Amino acid sequence: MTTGVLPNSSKSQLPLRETADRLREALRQRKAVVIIGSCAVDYSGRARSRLDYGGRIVLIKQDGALLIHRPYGYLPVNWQPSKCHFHVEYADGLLNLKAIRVSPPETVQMRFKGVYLFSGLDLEDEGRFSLYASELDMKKALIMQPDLIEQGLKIVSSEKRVAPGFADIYGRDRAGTSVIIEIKRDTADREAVLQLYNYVKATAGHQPLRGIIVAPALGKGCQRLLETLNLEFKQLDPHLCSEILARRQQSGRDRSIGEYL
Amino acid sequence: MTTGVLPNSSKSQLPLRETADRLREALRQRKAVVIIGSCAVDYSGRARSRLDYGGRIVLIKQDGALLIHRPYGYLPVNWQPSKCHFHVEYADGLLNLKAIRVSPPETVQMRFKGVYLFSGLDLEDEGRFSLYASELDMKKALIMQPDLIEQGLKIVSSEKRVAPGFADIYGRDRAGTSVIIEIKRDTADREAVLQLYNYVKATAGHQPLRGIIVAPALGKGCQRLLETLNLEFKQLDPHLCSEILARRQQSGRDRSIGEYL
DNA sequence: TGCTAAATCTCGAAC
DNA sequence: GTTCGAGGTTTAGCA
Repeated sequence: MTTGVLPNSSKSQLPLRETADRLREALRQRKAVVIIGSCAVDYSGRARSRLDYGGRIVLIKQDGALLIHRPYGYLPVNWQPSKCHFHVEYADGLLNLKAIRVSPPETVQMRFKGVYLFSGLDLEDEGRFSLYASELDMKKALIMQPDLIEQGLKIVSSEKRVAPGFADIYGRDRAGTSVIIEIKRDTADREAVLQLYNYVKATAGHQPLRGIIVAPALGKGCQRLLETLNLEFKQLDPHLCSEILARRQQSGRDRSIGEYL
Repeated sequence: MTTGVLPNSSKSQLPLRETADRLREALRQRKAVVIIGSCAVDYSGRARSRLDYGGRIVLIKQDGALLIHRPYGYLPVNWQPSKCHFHVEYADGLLNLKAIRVSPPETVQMRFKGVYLFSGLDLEDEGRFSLYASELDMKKALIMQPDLIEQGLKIVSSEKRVAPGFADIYGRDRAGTSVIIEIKRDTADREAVLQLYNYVKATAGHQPLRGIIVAPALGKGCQRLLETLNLEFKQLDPHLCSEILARRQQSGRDRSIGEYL
C-alpha cells in the first residue's frame, strides 16, 4: 500500500486536507512519519517556546517520539520524547498536529500552512548497535588490567557508593593505600576534578587516600587545581581500552569481569 | 525541478544507482536531504560504533549536519554535527554515503542496501524562535525583582567570576551580608549544591557569606547536604519568572536590565 | 519513582 | 582556539 506522497514539483504543496487524513491514518497505524513543510510551533510544558513559520522537517517515530528540525544544526528546535499521543486536525486552511505528553504534562502544537513531502512507513529495525571506546570500555579495561594505571594496583570494587555519589573504581595500590579513580572518556575538565575531590573528601578518614583522574587528557587550567587538591592524573586512551577488551574477549579470559559490573 | 523521489508502492525500493546520482547532486546543491531505507552504519572518531542493517531515517541538513535515526527514541543512533563533507558512491549493489568531519577527525559510513524514500529540498527557515521560562528568564526576573528571593536583597552583579567559574548572581542582603545565588530551572540536585558550595568556598574571606540555591524544587537527598554546607534554598518557579518578565516588558520598565547582562 | 552520572553529548559565549 | 556552563537536555542503571 502506498503511504508516501510527494509533490510532482519541488516545493509544490500537497493538499492539506487530504494530507491530514493520511497523517491521521499513518499515526493510527503507528507508522514512522516524515513531514517536510512550512510550519509554526508552540511548545508548552517544562518551559515554553514559540517558533514562527519556516521550512521544517518533522519526524514522528513508531514509539511516539517527535522531532522538529530546522534545516541546520544537530539539535531539534522542538521535540518530545517517546510515548506521545497525537491529534490531527484540518481547520482554517491549516494542518494542525498536536503532540501530547502525559508526564510531565507537555504539548507541542504544529501548524502547517504548506506540506512539501509526506511519508508514512513501517520501518523494521532489529539491527544490533555496538559502541566502543566509551567510558564503560575504559572501566572494563581498567578492571581487567589495573596496571594500565600503575603497577601493583588492585581493584576492590567499582561503582562504589561514596557519600555524595558513586566513585567509578575503588582500589588499593602496591603500598596498601586506598585509591579512588574517576574515569573520563574526554579531556578531564574542572568539573571532573571537583567531582573526584568530593568523592575523596567524603571518603577520607584517618588513613591516607589517593584520588586519580584517568582520562585521555587533562584540561589546561586543571593542572594547578589538581595539585592544589593533591590529586593525580593518569593519561589513558579510550581507543586503547577498547582494543584491550577486544583482545581479551577473543582469548576468552573475560569471565572474571562480571563480578565487578 | 523535482528533487523528491518516492517508490510507487510502500517499501518498494528505488534504484540505488540513480538514487546515488540524485543524492550526490542534492548534496552538491546543499539541499536538505531525507533518505529512508535499510542501511548499516560504521562510525569512527571520538568513539567507534557499528550498527547492523535495519530501517532508518537519515537526515542531512543544509549546513552539513547528519542524523541517523532508528524508528524509535528521541536520540539519533549515529550522527555528526554541522560542517560535514559528504561522499556518495555506488558500488557492489550498495549506495555508500560517507560523512567526514575535519575536527575532530571523524567519519560516519552508511551502506544502503535499499532506499524507500529519497528527497532533497531547499528549505528556507528564517522563523524566529523564542524560549521562555529558561534559566536566563529566571535570572532576568531576579535582577529586576530581587525580592523574589527575599526582602531587601540588592543585586551587585551577575555572572561574577569566582575562582572556579561563574556565580549566577552576586548580591547583598538587607543586613549587608554578601550573597551568592545559584539558579537552576529544574530541581536542584547534588551537583548544583556542590557547585554553589565551591563558589562560596572560593569567594569566602573573613566576612560572612551566604549561598542560596534558587530553583523550583530541591532534590530529596540534597536537603541534608544543604544544611551541612550551611547553604540555603529558595523556591522559585521559572514560569512565574517568565510571566514577570512579560509584564515588565509590556510596561516598558526593562531598560535597567541591560547593565547587568 | 527518584537519584546519579554519562553522552561520539551539542551549542553558544567569553577569554 | 580553548574553556565553560546551560539544556525543555535524554537515556540508562540502580536503590
